[in-house]
Amino acid sequence: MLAGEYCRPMGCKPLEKPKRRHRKGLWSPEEDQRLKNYIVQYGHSCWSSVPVKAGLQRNGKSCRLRWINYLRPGLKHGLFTLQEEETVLALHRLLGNKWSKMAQHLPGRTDNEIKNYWNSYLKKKVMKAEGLVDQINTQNINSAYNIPTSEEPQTHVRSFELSENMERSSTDTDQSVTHVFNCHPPKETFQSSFPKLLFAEWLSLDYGHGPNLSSAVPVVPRENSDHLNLEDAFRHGFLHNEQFASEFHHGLSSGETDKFPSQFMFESQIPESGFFDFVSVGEMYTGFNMTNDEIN
DNA sequence: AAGGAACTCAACCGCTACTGG
DNA sequence: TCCAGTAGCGGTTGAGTTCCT
Repeated sequence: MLAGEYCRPMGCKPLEKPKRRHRKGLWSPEEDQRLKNYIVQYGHSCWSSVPVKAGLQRNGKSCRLRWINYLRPGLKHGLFTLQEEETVLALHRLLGNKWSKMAQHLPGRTDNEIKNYWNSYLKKKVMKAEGLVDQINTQNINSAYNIPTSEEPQTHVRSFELSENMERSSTDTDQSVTHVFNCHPPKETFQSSFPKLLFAEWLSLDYGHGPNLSSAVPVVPRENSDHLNLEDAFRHGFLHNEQFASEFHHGLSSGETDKFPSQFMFESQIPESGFFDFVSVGEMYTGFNMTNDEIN
């Protein structure tokens, strides 16, 4: 569907007039807030009607993208941790350019973010590593990913070894990925450098829907790997919030996860998939607590 | 300090898969 | 079965930023 086209969505009343002019380009804080407010309050059963109802001069597709990539609760903005980087490399080796599949295994990261990260950084790193392989002409090296560069510590090797295990252990790609990353201990996660302060981050500073880690927790350079990282910081805070923790676990054990709109959950965070990320779920939970109250 | 190159990343575009009538 | 419409995916673009000379 192209911008400005008129459509009658499934089960939706036609709300957009034909040839309506849609705004393009970067989103303003006001637009973000309008979209955020609308979806938090009413959800997005039909994206094409969202911009009209929310009073936005955007098309539904643009709204959807903005929500998914930027405004959705539980997103981690900022630089990838070392563990995430390892995960992306391993997944890319396994899945290729299946960014959305990869995103399912990296809670809080969007396909777009992973794609950008790959294209702008990891691809070059891998190519560089492959060049190194050619250079040293080592037969024992099965994968170029296994070559640590001078600036990266040896810990990078781990997941690539894991990824090889994946290939051996299962023919079902998704299953093996899930299995492997369930086993992957989320301990040694390091931030690579200070994150930029992004649009929605300073926006969230203003509105403060739940714990916004990106803005609240200082992130340290990779060199200072002994510092608390973002996830650890959250876990620390999360696990020490007894009321929240008990509510959260009660919610899970009593099957109340369906109280959260499905659009607020990542597939990989649904308990039956076996992969849970406390940061994302926690953020979503607290973020949505507020919205449930508003709706009810 | 300047300006050009390189890089980053949000957003757009085009396509496919899917759904309901 | 076909058609219209939506959701979602992956590739690409381009404005803004950073780096380098």
